[in-house]
Amino acid sequence: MPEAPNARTRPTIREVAALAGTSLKTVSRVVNGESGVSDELSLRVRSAIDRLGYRHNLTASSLRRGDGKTRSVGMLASNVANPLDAAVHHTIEEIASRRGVVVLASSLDEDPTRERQLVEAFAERRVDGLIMMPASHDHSYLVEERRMGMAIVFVDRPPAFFDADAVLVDNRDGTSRGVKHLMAHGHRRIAFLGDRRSIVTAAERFRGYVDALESTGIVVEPDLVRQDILDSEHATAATLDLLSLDEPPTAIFAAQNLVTIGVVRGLRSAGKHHDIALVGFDDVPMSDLLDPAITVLAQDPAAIGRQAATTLFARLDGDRSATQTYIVPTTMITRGSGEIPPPR
Amino acid sequence: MPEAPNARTRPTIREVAALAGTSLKTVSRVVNGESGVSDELSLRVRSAIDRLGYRHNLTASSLRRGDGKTRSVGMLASNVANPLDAAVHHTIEEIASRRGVVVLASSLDEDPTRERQLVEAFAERRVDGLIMMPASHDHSYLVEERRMGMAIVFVDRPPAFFDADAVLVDNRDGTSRGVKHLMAHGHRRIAFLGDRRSIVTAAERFRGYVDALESTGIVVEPDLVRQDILDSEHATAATLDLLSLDEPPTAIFAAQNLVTIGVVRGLRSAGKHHDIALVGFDDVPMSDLLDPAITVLAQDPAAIGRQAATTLFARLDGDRSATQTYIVPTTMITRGSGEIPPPR
DNA sequence: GTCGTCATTGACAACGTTGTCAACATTCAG
DNA sequence: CTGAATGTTGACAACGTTGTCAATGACGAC
Repeated sequence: MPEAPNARTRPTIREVAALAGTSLKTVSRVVNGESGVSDELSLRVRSAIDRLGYRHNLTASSLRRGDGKTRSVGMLASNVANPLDAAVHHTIEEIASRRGVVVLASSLDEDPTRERQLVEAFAERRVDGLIMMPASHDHSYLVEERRMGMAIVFVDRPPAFFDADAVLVDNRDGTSRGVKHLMAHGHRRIAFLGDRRSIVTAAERFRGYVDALESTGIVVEPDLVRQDILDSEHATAATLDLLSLDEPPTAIFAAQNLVTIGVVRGLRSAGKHHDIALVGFDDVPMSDLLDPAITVLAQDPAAIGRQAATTLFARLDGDRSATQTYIVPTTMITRGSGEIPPPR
Repeated sequence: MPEAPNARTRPTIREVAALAGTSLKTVSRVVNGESGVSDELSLRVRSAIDRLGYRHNLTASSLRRGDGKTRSVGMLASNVANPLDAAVHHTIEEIASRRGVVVLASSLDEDPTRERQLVEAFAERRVDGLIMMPASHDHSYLVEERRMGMAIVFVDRPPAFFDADAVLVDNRDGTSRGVKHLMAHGHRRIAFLGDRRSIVTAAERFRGYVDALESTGIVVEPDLVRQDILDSEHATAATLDLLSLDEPPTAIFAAQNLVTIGVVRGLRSAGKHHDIALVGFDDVPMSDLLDPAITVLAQDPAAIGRQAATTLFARLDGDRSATQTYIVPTTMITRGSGEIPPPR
């Protein structure tokens, strides 16, 4: 019987006070570890607390408290099950818990409406701060929230029409380095497969691709560019399509991890995985065990989470300096697939 | 300047009432969508809410409300960055958000002390329910929490010294099926590599291994059993050690996904990946792209999360029937590594 | 012995909301 | 036209806690 018939309501500070034979205020002082309570009373109160199984009610506490802090922060992830998001979440949650702060985590799944709804849900619960990987493209509505005291840090994607701290990744430069890596191995016909253009990071990565090509005077060939790829299967299809061109690419840049996986499947099924070079953005688990192993631009989720949490808590501690944007660099891990030379 | 000098305190129901020229109670009614407010007043209140940027304060609301519900639940994961946990979290969070409930998520990292601390932190915030993948081995302390009205559902690992709903995986039977699969392909010398024995699921999986061997009259050979493996590197070392035995195993059962990955690395580096069969517990991303692709017993995190969330909310909705244990079956995915025959 | 200082303690109001209940206005049956 | 029934509205207390401030007692200085 999950909820016993003898279900009780939780004891309050008042009952503790009655049992200890003291006043509400004294119990409150003990519970909050304030000084100025005699050892004897403090002991009596503590034993009353144990006897009753009293739990401090933070809901009531934060309502009454001057600062109005709830000791909770919200995280709006793109998808909490995405490995990058989950790793960032883990780091944030660890840093928060060291400060006695809990983390509310939710997924936006690229839905701007959900973003608004969840910000509202978090605001109604009076979270002290918000770490967000936004889905929308206009964040001006957050001005009001922040004026009401909510600290906000953007992660992975920059704020738009809104000035806030941000922890970003060098999407453009990283991609450019990746594409140049392919060019350094002799490639000229390099395809680009990317995520939805509406996602800022995807657009940035495409810019990096263009940068790299233009730096060597190569013209971007529309046939070799496939964007708005939604999933891994779609990427596989696009790869096969690229391979069937009259003049197929000799190398592929895959701008996101699901895309990379799809490309690998495509190259395999065409038996071309040892012939066509591949560099991916985002690390892919187990990719060192594939044949060839995959060269990627790896992100550093722990560093991203740490920077985001540190920045948020600094703001909560009263830091009022100008907002900053932190760029966490990607690292190229060469494993084989990116070092395959072009034919001839 | 992140917190503008014109930082305001949030408007209250009282200010809304003043602007709309009505009473607190009427505003409260409108905010809660209660009936019995004339269209005209309702409209006036709503426009005042918009004008002031009023946000309902759920902290105050749930304090005052009769039911004392906070519309929040806690999830204590083993590690939110673990793919299985993250997928379970995602499902729970989605179901919760459809009910307007937020999810507090934290990682225990196999630390029983953290479990106690986090349960307390959540209790102080008066979460309505708790979904936990426990780290400790005695949950009798939860009796008190539940008596105070907190619904509790265990996931992945069963409660001990405490009667609660649980959503578990068929660790023992799944492992047994996996090992029998290897035996069906002719193997007799099958090694077992497992996680820390102190983790209940790891112990269960070992039992399944013993079950399978005994069902065919094979004696468990201690040399072929390696437990308490902490990480992937450790698993690689254990694999190499097994291969150096006078009579090495012809097949390996890896009882956890990090272990599986370590075993693959070990087999590779010894050049034995096409000679020694391998079946793993837990699916491993990309494992279909390896050569050989890996045969695994895959869990169904979406089903697990769905069952856990459904059960929790049923309890919150008043279901007082006897506690139940749900077993979510694993599925064997044969991909190649598990079908390698023994030599000769 | 008186006074001031300091440490300890408690009475009371307040945080922002909602449950309770009474007051009032309107409608309709008889 | 009366009275009952129905529908709106608001005054007030209360949820469990903490900030404010005053009361008390102990102590030492004069």
